[in-house]
Amino acid sequence: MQKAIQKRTLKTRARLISAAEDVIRNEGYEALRVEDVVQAAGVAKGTFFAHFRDKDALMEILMADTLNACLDQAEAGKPPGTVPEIIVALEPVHSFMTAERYVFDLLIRHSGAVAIAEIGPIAYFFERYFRVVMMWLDEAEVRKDVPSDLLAEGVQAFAIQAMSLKYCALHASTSFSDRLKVYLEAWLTPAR
Amino acid sequence: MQKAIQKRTLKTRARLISAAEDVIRNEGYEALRVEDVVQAAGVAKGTFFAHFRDKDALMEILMADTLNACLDQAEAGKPPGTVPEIIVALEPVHSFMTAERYVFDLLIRHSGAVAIAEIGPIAYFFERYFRVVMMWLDEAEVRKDVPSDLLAEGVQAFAIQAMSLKYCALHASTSFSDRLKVYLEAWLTPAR
DNA sequence: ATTAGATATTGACCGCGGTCAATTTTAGAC
DNA sequence: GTCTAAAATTGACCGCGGTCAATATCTAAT
Repeated sequence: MQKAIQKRTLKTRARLISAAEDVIRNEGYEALRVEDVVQAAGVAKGTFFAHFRDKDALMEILMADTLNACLDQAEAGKPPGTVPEIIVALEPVHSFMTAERYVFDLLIRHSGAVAIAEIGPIAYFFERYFRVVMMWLDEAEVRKDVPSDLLAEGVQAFAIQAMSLKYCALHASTSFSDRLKVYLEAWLTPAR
Repeated sequence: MQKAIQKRTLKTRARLISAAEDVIRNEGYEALRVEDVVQAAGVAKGTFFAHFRDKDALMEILMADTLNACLDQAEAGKPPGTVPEIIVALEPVHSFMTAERYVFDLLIRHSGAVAIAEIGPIAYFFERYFRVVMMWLDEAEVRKDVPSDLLAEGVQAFAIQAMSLKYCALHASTSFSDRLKVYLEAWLTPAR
């Protein structure tokens, strides 16, 4: 027995997403209110939750869209082979992630899926980020004493650390890119 | 003109904290409801918010207390000199951090202070964690090509990464300690 | 065209964190 | 003791995410 997915459903969903994008474009992610979205879309509140498990689920979809577009761009160019090149290639991704505190928090909260069945757009994106970086590192001028998947996990860890500290008054003196550069050089090309 | 802090204030605050601890002991952090706490403490809801900026502020105090006690313990023992010893020394801290998903999320959210004036108990704890690890690394058998404060920041980044992945179904096969060990060996004692 | 069962939508309602003007209590000055 | 200004407490109220039984709409079988 197959699902009979109605046209109406797609239309409503599209209007909700479009309305949400409008709000975000004008006021940012944090300011988004479900009531505003449904009003702009011309549907009842309950309809929203028939389409998205909760507010975060919609946020995940919208954010992952943007992030995946950034990664598309990064993958389209020539694979970076050095630390500075890697940082440049990932700059759009990191820039989006740190543009709004609310965004960063939500990304972290959803970066892992609790169950395989629940892998959301954000968890999937982080997996993709990891894979892309790993491919780059396979061919890059970096240490080869540990496997590149480990190196890629480290890049992710350091990127997140650098973003966290960007929001931290105790470490506000150094810029995100500078800090990440120091981290990645020490991680990927150790002098020992 | 100094503040005239009343005895009543201290008493009310103590009762709120004690009531909160009871709830947490019985039902965990996530289940805590402000209404339950004020009822158990026998005060009105508004009183709660006269004592704590918001619910998170109380959580911060309670969690930081526990975490600082763990660090006290870690500092009391002999300073660890190798990766396995460091992992053992930090085990109580990491164990608490990953015991409840809600706790981990809140810790991350408050790990940095937005403004110097707003350094909360959690941000302060992370600073202390960093300093303790740095001291250990100063005397430990680890790489010396980069300063120990950088190494300590890396330890923190990898610990958080390992905790995140613990909650991630995509990486659930490896245990937290095993993963952290792999990370820290690659970070602190690279073969190049 | 009719009908039936699945699917989508509705909006009143709930839970819970947080606010604030009004009220009560406190601690010092006299 | 009395008065007074500051500090603490109160609880009705609000905002907003999320629920669910009732209702409306669609689709396919006949």
